[in-house]
Amino acid sequence: MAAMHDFKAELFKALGHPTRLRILELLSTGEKTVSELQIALEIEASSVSQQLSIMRSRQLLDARKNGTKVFYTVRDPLIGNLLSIARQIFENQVTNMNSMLEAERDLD
Amino acid sequence: MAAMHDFKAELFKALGHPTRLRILELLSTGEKTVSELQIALEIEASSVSQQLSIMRSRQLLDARKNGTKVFYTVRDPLIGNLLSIARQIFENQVTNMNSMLEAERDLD
DNA sequence: TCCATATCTATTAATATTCACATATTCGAC
DNA sequence: GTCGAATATGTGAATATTAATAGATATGGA
Repeated sequence: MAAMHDFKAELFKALGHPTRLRILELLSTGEKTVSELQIALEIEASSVSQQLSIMRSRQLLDARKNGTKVFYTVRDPLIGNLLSIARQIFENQVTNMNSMLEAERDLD
Repeated sequence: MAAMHDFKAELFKALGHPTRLRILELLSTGEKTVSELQIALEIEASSVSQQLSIMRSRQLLDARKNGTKVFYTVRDPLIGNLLSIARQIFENQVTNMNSMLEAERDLD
């Protein structure tokens, strides 16, 4: 089904940016306002908003407005699983590279 | 750690394209040659090669050459987990939308 | 009402990605 | 060696994304 591939592609594209990953990580411990994120990320508030709006449009985040502040949360906890599996894939690659280096050292 | 976010971003970017997702799906049942993929995908052989080379450079795929053919495999089975979690996220969104529609219907 | 704060949106230049097409390369058969 | 098949790489135009800036909107308090 093409729709499924397109959905997944959009989802992964939304995750394909370091700042957005940092935001998701910060939100993994609970909801945060834009300014809290902005201080933690040390980038312009409008840049934070831009990235948030990308993830909102892809349905990754929920926004709750209270007064002048907007609190963001990760909509689906499975997003956290994606991030932790990505970390595991990274660790596997490091492990593989280490084994290759050792195997090479044994040849000397 | 910035390196981790960058790695993950590159990984997710590599997954952020419908054709590449279709390739990974085809490879999930075992290794395939470029021409097998090309026939299944119904796109130019050189386009298949382009997408394969992107995933190879991100370490997602392994290539094994035999004669004039090249057999590709998914390097880390965890990639399959990423895809199936993405599917679950899709299903959750559909479920949510259905509940919202029902809730709205009850108001009429 | 006026002001300051918080957030969002619009714009634009720089950069990256995609897609299609043309050209290379590699290998086996003859 | 030459041919054809399989795969890879190079190129360039169209499109998308990024990042920075400026401007707009909304809210609560003086």
